[in-house]
Amino acid sequence: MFSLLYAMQSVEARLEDTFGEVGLSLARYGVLNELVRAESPLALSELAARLSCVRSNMTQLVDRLEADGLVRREPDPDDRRSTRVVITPDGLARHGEGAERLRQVEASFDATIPEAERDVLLRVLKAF
Amino acid sequence: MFSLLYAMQSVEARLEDTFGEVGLSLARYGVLNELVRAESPLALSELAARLSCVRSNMTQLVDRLEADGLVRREPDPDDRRSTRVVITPDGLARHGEGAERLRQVEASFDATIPEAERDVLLRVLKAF
DNA sequence: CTACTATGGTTCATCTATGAACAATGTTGG
DNA sequence: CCAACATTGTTCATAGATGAACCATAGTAG
Repeated sequence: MFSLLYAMQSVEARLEDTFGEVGLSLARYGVLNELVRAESPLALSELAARLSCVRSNMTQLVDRLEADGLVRREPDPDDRRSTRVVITPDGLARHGEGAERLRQVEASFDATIPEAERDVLLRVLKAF
Repeated sequence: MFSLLYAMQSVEARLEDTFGEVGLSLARYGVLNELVRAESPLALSELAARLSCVRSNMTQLVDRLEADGLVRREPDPDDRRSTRVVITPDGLARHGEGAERLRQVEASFDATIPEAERDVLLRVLKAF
């Protein structure tokens, strides 16, 4: 069990480092990525739901992304409670840089797992 | 790669919940566990090293453990820079409760992994 | 012996995350 | 219609983690 924890910590650290090279983090990239995938603005609640975190966390995360100019808040015309998060051109560019590096890390990660064992591993991990 | 991240998050959440039942957390249990394993007081630096975290983190962690009466700081007679962390009877008891629950979680965790696949899994995970 | 360097612990600023409480707004059952 | 209820985003307190800066103390090279 602790092997799993350790393995994961090492993978996570590698990802944080990688994203750090372009001024991002796992959390920040996650937000940008959801906005890119959705191809449209998303409410804070929606982002929190998609990234499996609480809303107050998203408030702060978006605060920081907004301060960096990667994202913008705009009011939802159809629901005055709601705020939609819009990715800016800068944010889009930054996401691209992050995605590029992510591909590389993922490739090198996959390379360390023998072909034959990938299925077994995937199946076991999915069991959680 | 992300399967690994997700699996780990779920395992970690389970552990946090389990320790939460006895007023502990993964981090707090880790500290108590090192003190129990060492069978002697440990310096803050030593604890930080063994738990792979920075010293400032250990300062805060021990602050909280001390506030809960699970641990005590005492000056090191041989090095006036150093502070040794001593586990209290309360801390020892709490560690026992945590260890008990950890055994259960670990057992149920192991039960979800088919015998035949354990070796493969362990070998691949150790590769990181 | 003194000056330089290394180590130990703390503090502070920051990031990520959670959960409780709250005000503003929406929705719905009588 | 409107009184309960639900949802949205925020704020606050707290936990855990990092890294820089700092002071006190130790160790060491000249």
